Amino acid sequence: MSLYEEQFKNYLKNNDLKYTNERKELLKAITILKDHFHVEDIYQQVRKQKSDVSLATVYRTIPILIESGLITETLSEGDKIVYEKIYNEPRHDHMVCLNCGKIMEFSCPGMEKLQKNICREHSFIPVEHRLELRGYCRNCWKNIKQKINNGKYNQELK
Amino acid sequence: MSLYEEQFKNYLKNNDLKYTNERKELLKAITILKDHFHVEDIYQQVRKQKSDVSLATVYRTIPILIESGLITETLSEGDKIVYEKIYNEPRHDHMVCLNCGKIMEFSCPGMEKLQKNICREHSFIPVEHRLELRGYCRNCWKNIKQKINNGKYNQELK
DNA sequence: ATATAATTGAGAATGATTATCAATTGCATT
DNA sequence: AATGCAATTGATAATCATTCTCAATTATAT
Repeated sequence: MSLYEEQFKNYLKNNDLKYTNERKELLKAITILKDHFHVEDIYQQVRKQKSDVSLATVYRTIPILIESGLITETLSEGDKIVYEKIYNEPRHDHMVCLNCGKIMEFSCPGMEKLQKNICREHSFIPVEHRLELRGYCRNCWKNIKQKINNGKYNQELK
Repeated sequence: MSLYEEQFKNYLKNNDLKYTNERKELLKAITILKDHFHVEDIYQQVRKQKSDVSLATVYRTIPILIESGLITETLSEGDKIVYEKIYNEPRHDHMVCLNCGKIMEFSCPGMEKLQKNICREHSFIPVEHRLELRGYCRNCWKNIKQKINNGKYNQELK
């Protein structure tokens, strides 16, 4: 039994929750899914596993996966919420390209120290953080610059 | 005419949009609203101004206010989106109490430098950022600690 | 094996946001 | 000031992710 599964089962037991087949399938699904995923991705993944967990159960299980420390809610791109695995993952933050939507991860140890200091100054007990840099990735920015040079963005840029 | 209004009108003119009464009322509303507000708060504020701007128009106007640089989408607490004014406001970030929901602002110049460096390293052109620290404020943490001492949180804490 | 409380699936309900469309209005042009 | 046209609006219907309901099922302690 993986540590992942171990942690999930412990959490369930400590909270009088049952380790059902559906929850087993959902756990498997998120171990298979990579990087960033949506609710719908989880649902599609369990269907690939030939198990028919209902969408309602997917929604019901997400808070459990979060509270057991396996996944976290990461970015909110417009309407849909993005989740990602956090169990044993090194801490990192995100850059989101406003043009192509690509999500890039980065880590910055210096930032952590600053955040801890700030929390201490405000007597705030941190549990989690979200840092999101929004802008343009290398490729998209290159394209945009070209368009500007061709005079296409003149109106917007005044 | 305030700079705020000036900027809004310029944006409208540059984009072939009209400066209607409804937009005037909405602009007034956000200048009156403080700190962080929801769509519903804007709607309530225009009603206080005795003008009947429809909810549909409030929703329609928000993207314009964002693109003209007057407000920004700040935090996503669960479902509802939180907006705040950014025009001429100094840069700051947020701490959110997971217990009482209180939002506190803080600023940290050191963090900005780090973020700029990271963007440069990744050839990423930043447009905006969001940093959210989630945890417990002084008061709530004090209460939680008391409960723990009284043995109430034992089950959750194992 | 039994009892019991938790869980599930199917579909209805919710609630924030968006789309529709006929009527209205700002504004550039005469 | 009057005209014409495209943008805007309000009312309401539509959408769509998420949550709720409830009868039937299932995991787990005893």
